[in-house]
Amino acid sequence: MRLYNTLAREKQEFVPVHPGEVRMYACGPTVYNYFHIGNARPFVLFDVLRRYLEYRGYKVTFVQNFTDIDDKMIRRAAEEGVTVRELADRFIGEYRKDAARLGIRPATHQPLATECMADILDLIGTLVAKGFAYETEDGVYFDTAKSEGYGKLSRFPLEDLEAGARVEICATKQHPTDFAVWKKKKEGEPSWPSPWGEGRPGWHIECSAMARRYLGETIDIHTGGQDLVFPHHENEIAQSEAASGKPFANFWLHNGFINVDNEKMSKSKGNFFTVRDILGTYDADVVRFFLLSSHYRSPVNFSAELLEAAGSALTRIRTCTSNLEFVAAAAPGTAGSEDAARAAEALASTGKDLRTAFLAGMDDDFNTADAIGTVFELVRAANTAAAVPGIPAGALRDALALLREICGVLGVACDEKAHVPADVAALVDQRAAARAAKDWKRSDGIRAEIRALGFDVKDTPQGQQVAPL
RNA sequence: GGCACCAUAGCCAAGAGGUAAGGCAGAGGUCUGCAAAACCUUUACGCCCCGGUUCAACUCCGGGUGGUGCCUCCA
Repeated sequence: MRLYNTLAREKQEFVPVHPGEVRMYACGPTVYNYFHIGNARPFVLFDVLRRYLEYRGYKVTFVQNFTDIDDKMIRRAAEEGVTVRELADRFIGEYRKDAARLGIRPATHQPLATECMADILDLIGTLVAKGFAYETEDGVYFDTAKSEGYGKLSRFPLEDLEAGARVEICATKQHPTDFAVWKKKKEGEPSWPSPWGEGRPGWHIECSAMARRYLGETIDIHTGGQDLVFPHHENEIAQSEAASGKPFANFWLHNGFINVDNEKMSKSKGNFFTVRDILGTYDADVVRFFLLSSHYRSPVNFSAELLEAAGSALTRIRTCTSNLEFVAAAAPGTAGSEDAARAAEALASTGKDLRTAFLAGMDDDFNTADAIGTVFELVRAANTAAAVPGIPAGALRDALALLREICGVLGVACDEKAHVPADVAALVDQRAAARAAKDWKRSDGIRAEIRALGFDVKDTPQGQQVAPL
């Protein structure tokens, strides 16, 4: 498998540190609000990467943190008149609800910053002891000048960062790019005891500490949005490598943004849509499918039209699975004709090719867009085969199994478990009788009744097929 | 100013030095009592523009143009 590594700015063959095992870390949400569709992209994307690695036989340990203490948390809690803890608990819960609906599997470990204080303090202690961090009146700062290769991920030269007028002037820092690993307590802020006095951790240090705690000093894959490359990931590298003297992460993967009218969606711009709101209108699987239908590093626009299109596309897949299921149920065990035998063979052969194509697509920087293309090719092949009279059930079931297998890796539900209520079933039976009597008027009338109950009925060579509207 | 990325049909979107996947929408057709679904055909002699390398480039190189992002909290 090849993955685009931001550190190298090219695709590289992925080789884990420990054979057969992958340790990956993803920066999780700061839990001060519902997350928006832009935040959802990496959650969904890297969930698929994890599923694919598992599908390929790796044992994956995946860590995603919750940032439950920082400036935004403090500010929002004050606005809402709740404690930071209460705010965090609430939105961790909300995160879990939305994530579950999007089919995002919980990470192996989901640590909270405030529950890893010992690890954080230990790491800061190491940095101070090794001379990589210094204490000032308002905190403990990482000394970027002492960090060899600082800027290697973002490729920002240190001098340019200094020259840029954007770096906040802070009298207590020795160097403009230095950053806080510990912030001393200000009035009214939550705090924890430390050798440098009461205070709270800086943002970057928590990820370094958690990754080290759960995954060790060198991890295989670290993921996040492109906007985290600098300064967040750059700083994580600096801290972790200063402390351990070893490479922090071998692969850095960064997803592109979701845009609205070609502009980055962000909380500060206010042009965002929360997942919670979107799920009020659209099926969660449609949202997930939409996110997977372009390559993870590309920017993608968000609009209702695009979600509609994704919905139609997903429906095509679902219609296929339910048709296969339906036709297979009535299909013979062995081919009913020469043509049927040939069709079965062709489908099996196409399926084999498409599985190979799926793997090739995913192996190439986990190209989900390409992989989805193979899904539709399989859909067409299966639909074609299903229309051949006498096609053996086994051939259809094999295609269905492959479809489910691929959709399973993508985490997209291709089966809609439609439960047909008794009243609808009774109407379907009545309609069958009307049709047998060629009473079309009555047949159409019953179909309208069934529609009114939220179900659609199709007439097929195998009889009536019922599905939710 | 520094550093990156992107530019493919009406829309979305893969892709590769050897002649453009797939989806949505549209058109025509087959099937059907009707409908739905499905299937078939059809929609880029061309992949922003100009040069160059090559037997061959949309795919590589150079230069433009346009757009986006990061450099500040941010997926």
